[in-house]
Amino acid sequence: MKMISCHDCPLHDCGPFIPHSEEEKTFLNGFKAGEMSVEPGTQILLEGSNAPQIYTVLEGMGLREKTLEDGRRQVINFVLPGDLLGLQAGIMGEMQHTVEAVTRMRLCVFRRESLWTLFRNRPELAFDLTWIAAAEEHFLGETVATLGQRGGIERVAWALVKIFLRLRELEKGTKEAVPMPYRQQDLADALGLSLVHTNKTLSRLRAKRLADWSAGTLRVPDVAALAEVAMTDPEALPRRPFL
Amino acid sequence: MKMISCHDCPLHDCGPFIPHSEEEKTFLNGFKAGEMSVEPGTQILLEGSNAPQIYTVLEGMGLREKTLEDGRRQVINFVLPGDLLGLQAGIMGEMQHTVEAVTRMRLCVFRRESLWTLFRNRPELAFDLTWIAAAEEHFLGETVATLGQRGGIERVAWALVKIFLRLRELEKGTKEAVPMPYRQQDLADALGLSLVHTNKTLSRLRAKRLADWSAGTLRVPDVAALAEVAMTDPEALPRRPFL
DNA sequence: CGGGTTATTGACTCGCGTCAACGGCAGTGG
DNA sequence: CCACTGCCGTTGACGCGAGTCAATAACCCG
Repeated sequence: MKMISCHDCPLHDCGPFIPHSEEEKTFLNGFKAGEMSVEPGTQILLEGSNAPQIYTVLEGMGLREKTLEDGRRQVINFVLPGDLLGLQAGIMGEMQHTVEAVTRMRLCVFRRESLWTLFRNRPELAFDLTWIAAAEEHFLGETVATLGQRGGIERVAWALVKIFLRLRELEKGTKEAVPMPYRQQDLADALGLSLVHTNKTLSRLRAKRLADWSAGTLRVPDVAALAEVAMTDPEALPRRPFL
Repeated sequence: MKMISCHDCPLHDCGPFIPHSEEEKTFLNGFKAGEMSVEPGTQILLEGSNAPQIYTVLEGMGLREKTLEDGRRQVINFVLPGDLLGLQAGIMGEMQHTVEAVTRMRLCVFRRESLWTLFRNRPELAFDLTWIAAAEEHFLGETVATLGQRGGIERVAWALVKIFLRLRELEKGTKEAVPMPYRQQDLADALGLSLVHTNKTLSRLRAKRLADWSAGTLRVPDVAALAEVAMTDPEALPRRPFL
């Protein structure tokens, strides 16, 4: 497994991401400390730890999660290619959640101290970094509203819309089926619902032909219809910076 | 009401905030576009709007909130002195939530374009800005875990611990009573509980002598005991940058 | 073939939402 | 000075959505 250059980064020609200039690519390449591949189930970052690296996901999927003292688990977000991991530790000094691989993943590794160089020499990239943090904040705000205000079907529909749109744009397509290798338990823990109830709710959506998630594939024939159940607008995701 | 200089900013000698250097103060002062006072009930920033300003809270309290299509309201966070408002719009171009004043508030106003100057000329301040965004992300992550995993009493206890600690440090004291001018409905909407249930839960905590919130005052005789009910550590808030 | 993980389904329970009524308190106007 | 009104907190009765328990498939892997 040889390390690819940032000039050939697979994320560049990939759907939603704003490409870097040649100059930026060169800078980032000097920034890159290496690459890492992990097996399913690996903990990439640990809650409470002070990781010396930050990562960008090149391939594969994972989860951000927090665990309460008594073992209950909350899934904070689904991790997909293009996501930045470890920014909190990089900025604040300590991770506040764990990141775990669900499929095999390939990660781009940066050293944490390089952040300072970035802030000092590349204001546009520093701005992008803040953009990413603000976007995450936005998403978590929506999540809070969902867990606080929406009922069971609405929650499941909301989550499926969100992740379907993210997955679809990564596939550069407008297909109605995308790979979705998570377990129902993961979705349940993301939505604050029990596994059983999540399962039954998924059945209901399937019966209504609004969404069919089975055998690792998520099929949504009509996003708008599903979004309506979720009481949300299926807002197109803005193009976004990365790395 | 004359405008005070950043050199005399009331937040500087105030508990949790990391003071700026003289140089930074001078820079920030050139940054400052003015001051604003608002009455209770005023909407300072509107969801979906593209506000040309960002603000730092000097005095008073407010709420961040999101409203679903059918009118349900989710309180995202309680806004206290030192909080930065409008960063999302400043970075991403559009507010994702509304900010409303609950008491009379005094705000420090910055122009949004100045952000670029800041990123270009003041990397430490840019870093602070990202720090603030990351901290907000951290808090929202905890909130998600609370709404997703904790039951009624736990939620209320958690929220009271959080806000009590924030309020107390602003009072520079270790007193057991702090002002808390919100309504029970606000707390209910923050926790995704009904008003009635929130009220009854508050009664239970009062009966157990763990927390007494009445007449606009929150009294917590033993933070650790309350935190235990909340299933959380009463982590001391880190000192933090502002502006 | 056996053991482990995940999905599915039914029966029962309970936390929390909803409805509704009442009391305290402040503001307002006659 | 006192009705009148509106907002907020408080309390009880009742019902539903979602959690819990439990049993059965379906599937994968060694």
